[in-house]
Amino acid sequence: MTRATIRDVAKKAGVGVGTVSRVLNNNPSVSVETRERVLSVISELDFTPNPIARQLSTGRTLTIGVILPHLTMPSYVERLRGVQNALAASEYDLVLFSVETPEQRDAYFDNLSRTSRVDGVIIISIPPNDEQAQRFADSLIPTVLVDAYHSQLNSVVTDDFKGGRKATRYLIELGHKKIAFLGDYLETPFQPSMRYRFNGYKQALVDEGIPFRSDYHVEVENERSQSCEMAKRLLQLEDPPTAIFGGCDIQAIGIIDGASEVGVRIPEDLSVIGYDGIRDSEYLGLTTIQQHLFKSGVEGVNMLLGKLSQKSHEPRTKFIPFDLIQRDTTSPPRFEP
Amino acid sequence: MTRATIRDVAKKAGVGVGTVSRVLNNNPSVSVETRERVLSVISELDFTPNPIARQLSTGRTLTIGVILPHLTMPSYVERLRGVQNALAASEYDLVLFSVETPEQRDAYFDNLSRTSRVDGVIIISIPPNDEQAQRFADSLIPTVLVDAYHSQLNSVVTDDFKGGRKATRYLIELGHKKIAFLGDYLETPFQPSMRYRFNGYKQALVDEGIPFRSDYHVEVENERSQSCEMAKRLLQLEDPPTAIFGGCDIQAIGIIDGASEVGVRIPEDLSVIGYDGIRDSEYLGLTTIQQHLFKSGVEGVNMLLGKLSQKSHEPRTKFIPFDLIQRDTTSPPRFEP
DNA sequence: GTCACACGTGGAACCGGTTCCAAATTTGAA
DNA sequence: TTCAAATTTGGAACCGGTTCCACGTGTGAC
Repeated sequence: MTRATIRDVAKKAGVGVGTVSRVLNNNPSVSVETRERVLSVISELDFTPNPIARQLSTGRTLTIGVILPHLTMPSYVERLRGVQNALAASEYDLVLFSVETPEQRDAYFDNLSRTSRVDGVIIISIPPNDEQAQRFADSLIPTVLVDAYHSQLNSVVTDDFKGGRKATRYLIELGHKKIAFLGDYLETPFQPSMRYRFNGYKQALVDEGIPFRSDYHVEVENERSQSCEMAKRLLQLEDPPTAIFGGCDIQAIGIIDGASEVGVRIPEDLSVIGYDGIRDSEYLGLTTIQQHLFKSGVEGVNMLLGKLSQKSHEPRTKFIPFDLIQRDTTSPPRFEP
Repeated sequence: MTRATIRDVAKKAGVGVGTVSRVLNNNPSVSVETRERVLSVISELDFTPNPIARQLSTGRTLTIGVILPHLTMPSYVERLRGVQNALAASEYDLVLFSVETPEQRDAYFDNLSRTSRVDGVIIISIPPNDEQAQRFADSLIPTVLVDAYHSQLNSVVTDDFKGGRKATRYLIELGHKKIAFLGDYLETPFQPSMRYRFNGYKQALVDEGIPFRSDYHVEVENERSQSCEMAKRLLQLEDPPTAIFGGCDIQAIGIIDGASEVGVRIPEDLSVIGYDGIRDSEYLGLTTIQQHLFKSGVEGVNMLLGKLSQKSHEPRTKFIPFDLIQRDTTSPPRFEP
């Protein structure tokens, strides 16, 4: 049994297709009796309008494409949750594109900026290059970057440099001087935000006249067990740090693991601060820079929906403030003779 | 500047629209020279076919809808990752529907089974009721349940009853007799799998002639801190259990937290076993029932793609085997006088 | 009585592809 | 040379909605 179309409804109700369409779209210029007759035929035939046909004639897909890095990291998932949540309240569907490799990223960017399969795009934590950004800007498809920045495009960001500086300053203010940084590899085709955090860290040291020590800088995968291993190595240096800044919460949690494995007490012997404010950080009592991941997703959607409705084309940037959340993993260093 | 259409291409290349369409679809019955002429015009005009128009005329949306509970739990995310991964390798896009409330669930079910906005549906961890299942079965839209079961529909499941029994038996074999179960609330409009695990737990007790004690059964939210609190309460009973079966890994992790807070050593004083096999379980050395979450998503997609290509309509059920992974949180109980 | 205007309605044209039929051309066998 | 079959091609019809123009009818002002 094939599905009823608007013409079937029109014929059965003895009206024109235009009238049926008007009823479907709540167009007020239909008399009450006609509307009721049409509605009763609609329910009689169990008619549902075909969204594809509607999309073709209106030119809108009612779909937002979301591009983000693989779903393995809680911070991406948390941002996605925000996007999903905000989108669910709108009339738009969410099409998910998860990026595993640079090639895949380029393919998705290319595809979404050329074809009209989506009405708008949200890109989470993947900065486009100049050419890609330009193509999105030139296309008629509004685009918002979340946790990424490009001058040609709209974006929702936090200031990772300031965040990194603030975390480090906080440790310095507690009295620490031997502060290590354990974060992602700084050279990456994806997100440069770790670099900004690291730069903020270095700046804070410079501001306070503390020399940067390269043996206090460790690069690892964004992953708990590796962070644990490398943290242990840091703690076994001849002159170990009294505080470690974990580039993200996952890494900070790895540091805590490592400390406990080598018998270093937190916060008595070692202060640890993280970055992100994922769920587990709250639970574990981790001091961290809370960057409101969920909210960033919501704000990204809001910005996009704004662009979609009013078609203003100047790129905007929205900063989401971060907060330093003091919890149980930081304290002044022990006095050392 | 408006986008080029197939007619623009046809006119400029001096051919008919049918020919252009044939070139686009690699139809072999186009002469080499014509094909080349058309291709050069296509790249000259930077023409990209409109997917919506194609969808309307072919009747395929090249889109798979994925319905799943809110993205807060790692096990759902892990299954979604599997689905995403398998779908990325296909020609289908993934449209995400995240369910927060029973009303939303019903709305999505209704919507996706009536309209032809997707070619297929994957439902993760949300069992449809009979009416809903019937509607999916009657609709022409192939549907696969992952981690849920209904006789009318295809599904990819693990046997949670057996899993619960196996976990409990394992504890019994280690010598435990006082085994508690800490899991989700058993009455829920969503997934009943926790109930099956619990039933498996009870069955294993019965099999071994160990009476079920209701004070050893605790219901909590699927969440770490609450599990921690309730675990502490269990451990402070007059006659505390020597082993606790956590209904899911998150809960098991909460139990570990609780034990450490009240100074109960694991595994010396208390054995803990989880369920799911999420990433963190490996990292934390948690003994658990590994149910291959990622793989379940992949298998769900494979089953769906199979249905889409060959249109066989009998519902199938695929069992994903589970494995008991022995790690560091279980051991025989201490001898008690 | 005439005109202007609002209201409700029908239906052709359109969105941009695919598909299929018919026709033109080429090929090859008799 | 003739005719049938194969190859290539053009383009109308179609997918199922929306939109807009035109038309009939009714209302009220003058």
